Amino acid sequence: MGVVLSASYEARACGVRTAMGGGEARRRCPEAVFVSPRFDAYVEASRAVFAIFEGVAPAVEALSIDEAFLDVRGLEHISGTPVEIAQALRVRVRTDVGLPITIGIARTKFLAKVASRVAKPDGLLVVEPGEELDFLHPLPVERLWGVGEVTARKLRARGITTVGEVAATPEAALVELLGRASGRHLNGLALGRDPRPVKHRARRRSIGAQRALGRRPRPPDEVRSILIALVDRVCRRLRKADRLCRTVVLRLRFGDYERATRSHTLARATASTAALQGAATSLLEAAEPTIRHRGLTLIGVALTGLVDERAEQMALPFDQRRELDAALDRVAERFGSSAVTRASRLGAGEDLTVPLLPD
DNA sequence: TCTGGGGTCCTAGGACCC
DNA sequence: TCTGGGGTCCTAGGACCC
Repeated sequence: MGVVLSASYEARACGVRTAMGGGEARRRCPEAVFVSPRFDAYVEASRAVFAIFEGVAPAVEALSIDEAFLDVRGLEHISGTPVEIAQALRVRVRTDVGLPITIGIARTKFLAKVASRVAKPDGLLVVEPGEELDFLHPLPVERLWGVGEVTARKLRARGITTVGEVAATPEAALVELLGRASGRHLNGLALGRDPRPVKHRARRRSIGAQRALGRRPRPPDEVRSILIALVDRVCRRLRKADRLCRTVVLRLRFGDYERATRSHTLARATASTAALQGAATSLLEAAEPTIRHRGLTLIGVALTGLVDERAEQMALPFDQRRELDAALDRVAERFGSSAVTRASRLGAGEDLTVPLLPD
């Protein structure tokens, strides 16, 4: 039957959770209705909703297929206050797309995200600047963005169970416990600090595909052809995005559900299916003894080290290519991805004096 | 009944270069 | 011959998110 991809609020009330096995879900909620996923429909609905967002806010950062940050600063005289904008968005998405949405409004991304989670389903919650810490501090540590099972366990072992207790813990102690980046990050979030800007149409940094194999042993030839098909799929997506990749990552999960990755970085970035299939199958061959020994339950491939195709065509040295790619990322952030294509054409020597304008 | 598929970011060690 | 610092890149792994 597979696993639960998503559950209605009624099913959640019975204890059904995402990624739970289908059998367990049925046991907990015998009256539940099980439906197969329709990804095309989700993508279509997502596009429609994001098109509405794009029409309202100058900066829209997609967080996933069904979540986004909108920076609505400076729109008071055009579209109204954040609350008015949010109310209008909820009405518009419901009437045009037929879906309820939940909105959290706050001064930072993190606070807005927590607010929307608290307001779910079909709600609207504002965290005013003066109320931020009162809102945040009673929440359990798991609500902090970046605190999952492992980090929550570490914090709880130190007697830190609420966001307020994280805020009361010196940054140095958090850094010692969780590492430099996580420690600083969590300390900031717990104090209501989150300087991350809303990144307009951030560009993807990796493209991947994977397939669960179940517990049944698979002959090496079958594994190999599954991998080749996966690489073919991601290569199509890579080319469709006009990008090239330099690093191929092979993802494995073994019989005991331990995971491993193997990677290889090519001398040149490419979108050639043959080249990437060659790299991926070499990685697989090198891993075959381990696979024979431990069994394989999942195989996947990820392409990383993505660069803009046109930047690569200019045959710049690697460090300059990266510099250019970073510059194009900044262009994408400000003007959207179509501006990137134009910018890289200009950068390829066509005419650098043409002004770069948003669409 | 064992666990989907798509991502992001961080860390650490070793190789290599200046 | 020995010693040192600083930086980048690659590989592998880990945690986390939806």
